[in-house]
Amino acid sequence: MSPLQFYKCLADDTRLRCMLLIVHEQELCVCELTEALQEIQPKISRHLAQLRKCNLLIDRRQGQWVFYRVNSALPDWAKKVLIETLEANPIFLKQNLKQLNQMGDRPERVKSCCS
Amino acid sequence: MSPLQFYKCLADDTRLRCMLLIVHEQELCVCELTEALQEIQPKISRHLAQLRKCNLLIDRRQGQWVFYRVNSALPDWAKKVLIETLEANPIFLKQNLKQLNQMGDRPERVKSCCS
DNA sequence: ATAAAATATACGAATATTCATATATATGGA
DNA sequence: TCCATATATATGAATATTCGTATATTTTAT
Repeated sequence: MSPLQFYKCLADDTRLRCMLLIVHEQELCVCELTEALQEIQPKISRHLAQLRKCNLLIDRRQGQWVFYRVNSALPDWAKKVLIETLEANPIFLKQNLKQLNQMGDRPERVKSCCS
Repeated sequence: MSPLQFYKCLADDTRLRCMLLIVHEQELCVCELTEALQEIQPKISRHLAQLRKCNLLIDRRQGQWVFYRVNSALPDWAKKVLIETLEANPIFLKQNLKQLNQMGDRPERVKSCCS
C-alpha cells in the first residue's frame, strides 16, 4: 500500500465518507451507505469497488446484501490515519450518521460462519 | 481544514513528496525540492502554491530563496498523519533524500529575525 | 542600470476522474 | 419459474486536474 495510492483513495468526498463511516460502524452494506450519504446506488457501488480493488476494504456477501469492512491486512499506519481522522472530525460525518440512524429496516448482521 | 481538502492535497505524487520531505527536513526551498524530486521548477512551484493556499505550508523569503515549512497552525490530527506517514514509509522518499543530500551549494539558512 | 539566479504565474493542451443512465448479475420468496 | 430487491458494471459525457512552455517578478551582484 503506497501512501500515494492510499491518499488518492481518500481524496474523494464519497469515498472518504464511506471509509470513515465503515471505520465507525465496523461493517456497512451498500444500501446503508446509499442511505447515509443520500446518493444513488451505482455511485456508491462504483466507489466501493475502487476501495476494494485498492485493498482498503473487503466485502462479504450475506444473502442479498454485500457488507463492506476495513481490510484488516491494511498497514498499521493506514489504520491509524483512518482512526485519527475519524476521531478528530466528528462534524464531517454528523449528517451521514444521522441519516443512517434514521434508516428503517436495516439488514440484520449474521455471523459469516452461519450464513 | 476539512479532511477532504487535506487528503486532496496529499493525493498527488509531487505534493506528497514535497510535504513529507519538508516534514523530514523542517524547511526546504524551491530549488532544493526541484533537485530532490528531479522535476522542473514551475511544476514544483505550482504545487507548493497549492499547498500554501490550502494552509498546509507557509513560506518565508530569505534573499533570493523562498523556504517552505509546515504550517504550525495545522490541526494536530493532520500533523500526526503527516509524521506517521513519513515514519512508516522510509522507502517512498529514499531516492529523493539521496538526491537532496548529493546536492551541492545548498543555500544557508539564516534566522528570519536577522535577515 | 543591467544581468543572472530563484521563484511565481498564465495559458492552452493533454490526461485523469467522476458522473448519470442503462443494463447485467445474483439472491430469495411466491 | 417469475418477480422484486440488492448490487455491480459498462459507456459516453462532463468535469477536474496536471502538464510543459512562455513569461513575469523579485533579489543580488556587477
